Amino acid sequence: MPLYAQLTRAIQFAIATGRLRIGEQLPTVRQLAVELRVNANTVAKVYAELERSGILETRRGVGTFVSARHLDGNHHEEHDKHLTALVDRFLEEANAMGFSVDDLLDQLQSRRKKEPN
Amino acid sequence: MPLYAQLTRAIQFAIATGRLRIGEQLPTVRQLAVELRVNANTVAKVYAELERSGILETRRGVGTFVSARHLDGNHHEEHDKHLTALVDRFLEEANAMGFSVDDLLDQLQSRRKKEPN
DNA sequence: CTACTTGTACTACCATCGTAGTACAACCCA
DNA sequence: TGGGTTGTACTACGATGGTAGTACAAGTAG
Repeated sequence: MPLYAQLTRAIQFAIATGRLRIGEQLPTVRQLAVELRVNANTVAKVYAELERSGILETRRGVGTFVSARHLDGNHHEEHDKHLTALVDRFLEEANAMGFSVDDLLDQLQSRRKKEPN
Repeated sequence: MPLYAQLTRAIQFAIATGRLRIGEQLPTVRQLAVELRVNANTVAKVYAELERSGILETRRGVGTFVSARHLDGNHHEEHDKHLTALVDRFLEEANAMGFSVDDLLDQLQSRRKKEPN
């Protein structure tokens, strides 16, 4: 998996689990770039994309911060859209493999016991 | 989505839904290549991969056929492995987006009513 | 054996994508 | 205003992946 995708995920996950809180500042693009031994642009792209998604806010000369917007009603809607989109893809693939929705449900329910999220 | 992936899916789907039955012959690589305006190699790759998966059988000078092996116990196991792998990926992505297993279950259950597969 | 069919190996081209390098623009602060 | 932050635009390189072209191998059928 490409670096930028890993990083994107990590940040999203950190926010989703509360390890990064609203208003909190993220590392500078250069800081993080050095730390991860990656080009600054790679980090910048991630920050920019997450800003387009409304998850981050960035101010030049200052830094990048976790936005508050993803608590709005708007964002709940978008979030749900992402979920339905994800499920759509998932169903399509499973369908192509000949699995029914029930098969998937069974699988997921057996996971529910093991991985409490 | 790349051509080869589309084709792979289409064939898998056709078999899963019974539109292609066991023992039935598929079009020649060249036939299908012409029909789809695609290089013969592309079709060949798909056939070869599906053979490695055990769902096709190919005999030189004769053609390619739907294998009977995917009714074996072995294949049920492999099939299930694919399913768990798919669910794994799915859960990982959803998790990164901050969705719980229950969220996914809710989504899927609401789909179950709409798309009877 | 020969002609014809089938699938296959090998190669090369082209597009796309991910990343790095460098230079630039906006902004803060003393 | 000037030096030091911050993020950003542009470019280019390397790798990968997908497809096509051509030539080959294995098998069938007359």
